[in-house]
Amino acid sequence: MSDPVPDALHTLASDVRMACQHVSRRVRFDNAHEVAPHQFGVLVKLLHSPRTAGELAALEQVSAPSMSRTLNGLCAAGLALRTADPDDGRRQVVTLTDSGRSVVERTIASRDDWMVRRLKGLSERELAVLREATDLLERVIRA
Amino acid sequence: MSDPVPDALHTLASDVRMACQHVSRRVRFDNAHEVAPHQFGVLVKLLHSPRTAGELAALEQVSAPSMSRTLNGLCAAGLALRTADPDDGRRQVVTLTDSGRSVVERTIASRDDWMVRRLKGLSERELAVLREATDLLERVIRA
DNA sequence: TATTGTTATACTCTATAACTATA
DNA sequence: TATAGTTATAGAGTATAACAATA
Repeated sequence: MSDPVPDALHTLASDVRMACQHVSRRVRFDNAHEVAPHQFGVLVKLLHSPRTAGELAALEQVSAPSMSRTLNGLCAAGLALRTADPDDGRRQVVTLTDSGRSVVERTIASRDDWMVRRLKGLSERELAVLREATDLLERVIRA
Repeated sequence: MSDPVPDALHTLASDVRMACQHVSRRVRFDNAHEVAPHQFGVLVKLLHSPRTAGELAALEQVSAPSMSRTLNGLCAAGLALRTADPDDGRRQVVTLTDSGRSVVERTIASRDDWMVRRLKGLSERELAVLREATDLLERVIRA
């Protein structure tokens, strides 16, 4: 039999989870929607390095045909670019255009500004609490 | 001209936002998917009180026809029930079946358990930090 | 006439299966 | 023969427009 979970821990877990989900939803709903969510996910993956279509499908956990169509849309919109892989003719390397990079950066900036506005009135001590809590959360979800 | 945002505040805002989004995504991806997200959203809205189709469409921010189809699915699956409104023949009141309530409760329990497991190793002081940070977040996103 | 909800139709994202091109 | 990616087709979500029933 497993240890009983103290009520306080269970309540905290539930509250932490819900607070994160509330923040997450507000961030997504209140900010720039220049592209659809599945498209934005791909653009973010391309931010730091080009990827093949297959890598993107795996990263986004969608099928190859689905990624193929998403890339059609992004390329048609001028946000991404497909180029032949010189080493392997079967592969296509996908890169971000300046316009695509701009969409990602604008969206991230919009989301961060949203949060900055919400943290502005807090005291130094409260900000320190959030700083530590943020680090704790990132640590425990990696475990 | 607006005040410049101190670097530390901007960094914290970005980190808080991302931590919440990471937690939120893990909660959604790692746990029970008995019904699709848009269906779960409706079931949750019905948890505490019945709603009309129009209310649900407004709450979920989808069109009336879209909600109509979602309700078709939930009713066909035995998770929700459409009943005539005695006061207004145009309206249909949607309620949760026992099975629908069970789906919601199981999913919530699964998500909370996931978070409990992640908080278990933390010290009393760390838990207190999370407690305060959670309350702070809920407060600022309501502002 | 206004409101609630469904049906008609179309578009997009999802998938699996079949196909092409390359290794 | 195996792999990378696209095309073919189907299923389910979204929407707007048109319709039925009721207020």
